[in-house]
Amino acid sequence: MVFLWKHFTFESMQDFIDVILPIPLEKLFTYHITKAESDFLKPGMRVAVPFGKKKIYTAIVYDIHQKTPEAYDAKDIHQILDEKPIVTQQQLKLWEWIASYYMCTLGDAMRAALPSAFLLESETNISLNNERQINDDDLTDDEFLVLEALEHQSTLKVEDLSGFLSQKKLLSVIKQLLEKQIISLHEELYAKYKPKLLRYVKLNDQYATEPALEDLLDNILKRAAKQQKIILSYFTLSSQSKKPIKVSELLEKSQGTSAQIRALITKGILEEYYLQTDRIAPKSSEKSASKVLNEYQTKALDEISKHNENHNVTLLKGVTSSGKTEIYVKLIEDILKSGKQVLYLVPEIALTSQLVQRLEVYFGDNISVYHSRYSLNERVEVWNHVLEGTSRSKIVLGARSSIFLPFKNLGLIIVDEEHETSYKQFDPAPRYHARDTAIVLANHFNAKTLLGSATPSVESYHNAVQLEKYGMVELTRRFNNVLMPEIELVDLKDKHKRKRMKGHFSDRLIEEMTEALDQKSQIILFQNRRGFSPIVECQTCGYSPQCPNCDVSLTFHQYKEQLRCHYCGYHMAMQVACNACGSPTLDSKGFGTEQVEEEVKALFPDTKVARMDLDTTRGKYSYEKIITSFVQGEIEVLVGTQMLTKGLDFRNVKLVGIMNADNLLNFPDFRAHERSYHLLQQVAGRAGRTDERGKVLIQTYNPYHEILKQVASNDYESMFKDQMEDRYQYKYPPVYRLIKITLKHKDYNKVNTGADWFARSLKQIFQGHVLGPEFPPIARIRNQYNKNILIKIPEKQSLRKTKEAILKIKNSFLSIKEFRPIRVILNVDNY
DNA sequence: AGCACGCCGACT
DNA sequence: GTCGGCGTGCTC
Repeated sequence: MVFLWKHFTFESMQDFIDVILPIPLEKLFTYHITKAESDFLKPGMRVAVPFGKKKIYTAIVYDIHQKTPEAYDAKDIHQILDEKPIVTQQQLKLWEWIASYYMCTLGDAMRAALPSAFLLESETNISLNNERQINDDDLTDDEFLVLEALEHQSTLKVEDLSGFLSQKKLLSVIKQLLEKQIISLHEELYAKYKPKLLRYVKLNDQYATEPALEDLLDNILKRAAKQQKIILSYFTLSSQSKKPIKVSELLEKSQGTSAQIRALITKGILEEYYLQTDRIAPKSSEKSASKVLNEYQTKALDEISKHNENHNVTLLKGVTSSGKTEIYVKLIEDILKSGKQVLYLVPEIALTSQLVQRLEVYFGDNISVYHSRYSLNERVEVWNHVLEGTSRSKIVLGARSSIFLPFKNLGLIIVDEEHETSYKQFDPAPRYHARDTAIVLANHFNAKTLLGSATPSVESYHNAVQLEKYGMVELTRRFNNVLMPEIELVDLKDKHKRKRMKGHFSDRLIEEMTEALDQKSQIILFQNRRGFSPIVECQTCGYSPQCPNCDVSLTFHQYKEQLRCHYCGYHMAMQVACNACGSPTLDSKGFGTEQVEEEVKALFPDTKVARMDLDTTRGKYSYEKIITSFVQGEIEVLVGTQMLTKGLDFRNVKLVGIMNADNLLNFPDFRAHERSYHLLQQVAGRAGRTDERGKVLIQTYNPYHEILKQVASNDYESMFKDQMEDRYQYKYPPVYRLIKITLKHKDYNKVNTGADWFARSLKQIFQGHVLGPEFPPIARIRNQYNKNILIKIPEKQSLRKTKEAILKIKNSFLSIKEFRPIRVILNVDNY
């Protein structure tokens, strides 16, 4: 018996790994590994695996086991890519939570989490098949061209050949050559992360002695004054510090050229070598003591500590300029003392060098910054620092994707501007909310979460005040007791009637602007729309140019004299005459930042005006540039969109003008009012941050709107109360939960019948809690028709069971042949 | 998601 | 007659 059992195990005890692939497939895939590999591998390491006929993917090891798959033969892995896990168990746990809560695959979570430089990619290489005799006569001209290219370079990538032949011909020519077995294809795997190397030089050892050096300077380089100077500079530098000498330093010091250094290297006088360096510039390690808090801040800090005893999450509601950041700093200091890490989340747009510099004053080189504008390699560097728990990763300041970093012992997560909608990822899956995911992440570490905002989201305030799930701390005083700005509503309807308008400026706004400019104060004008004048319309026939791919009107951009689609990027030259009737009466409706800028220039000719919106901040540093010149007073009037509202600290702004509050309020979304309140309150907060009281003018056609009145009186409580009543009545979050299902296909009828089927199945289970199907306001985007179904989930209904039911329906839906090509997108908490 | 295999229209 | 469109099915 014993023998039999042993025999059995010996035959079947093979080693396997289950891996996560970075593709949206539900299951894990199983690969065969050797005993040695099994001993070496740990969950969280990367392996390169073959997938399908010719693809190679980077996969993450999820599990190592001996269960032989029965239905198929597992393939072998290609290679192991890491010495030790680059993904921690905690992270895998978080990915699983994301996959299950946001209804996506582990692969989706993996792709969002890993910096793409961690994902090796395979690429097709072409090489000549040497064993094969080639008879030139058998070849077409095109084939000959490809072969000739290969004679010069033994291997080529497909894209390298695109210069020789048209894209269309290329692939078929390659195919023919393959069939004739003249060339062969192979996949090459390459790592995208390249360590940054810096060039250094040192003096050849043979000149280390005094006489040799004298000889060098007096004789060998006698007639090369410039090179002499470089050598002398070399000595100056090496006497200043023991550090290796960079070529760039040496060039600067000696005012020499790289050709001269090259010459010294060729002569063997200098030796060059390379050292790896971090792209993330090391910061000064000097730290200042944090500021002493005022009595209100101290009180708030005490309250936060008290809440932390019995709450995992605390909401800090503090008006703009109340000094929330100083409180964060104190909290971070405490956590650092206990040896733990801190994650400081901010909306992408608020991640300015202003904030980074401010924190560096206190924490020096203990901070890493992580966001999407970082290069691939920079992100890998931050990842590795966090993974190794180096001192630089004590504090990570980052945008929403920083929740995916490999933290080891997180003690605190701060979510600043907690109400910001940009914390929610909408397009590719995982459609996660970084604030909510952060709370889950903190719980995995038994860490605390602090949500900060001047105007908390209705759901967080509800969690704090009504459900008491979160601790609640308020800061009501602005720093130095600066008064809240005075907010005035301007009735545009009335101003129009009484002819008190100049363009889009009311007489009140012009008066206040004139006064502010006289006082040498700065002005911010807020217009929530980009482009010059969004919609162009023919005054004769009413025709307006449409995007051929999407169901939207094209918008006019004066800067390039173009009509553009904001959804797919389609653009065409501005039309001179109407396309439909030919009359030259095309006119613009509505208005955007560009037009506001133009009008300011016309009204105040000697004023320096600048504009900040998506168009003017395309470049990497253009955003910073505009901010800097505004802070330094080179700009007097700044016209801008949303991005003006975020965490920027302008000292000298006395007046904020909101050109038109109505397009915010009329947005078709259950949170339009809440969002308007946040936005207007945030913009208003830009005014008067120093000693003088600021002024805010809100121009609107609807000055009796409740939200505007609440903004004007700074009445968050009453806004919250009204909103909660609406949410109860119309069954919206936070009272009900939402899951949105979007069906996408290029065929209008297919989407319609598919959506009807889907909604009908859902209604059999959820009855009246299914809304739609309904076309969104813009039904067609990039030639794809969208249709939405909304599911409202009452508080007591199990979220898990609801999701299971939805997935079941989705599966039966996709098993119907005619519905197969319809893309189904699930969006949990789609707000 | 990719990618290959397989079956019907507009071109040399 | 071929190239190429995208429907269908699979990936350890």
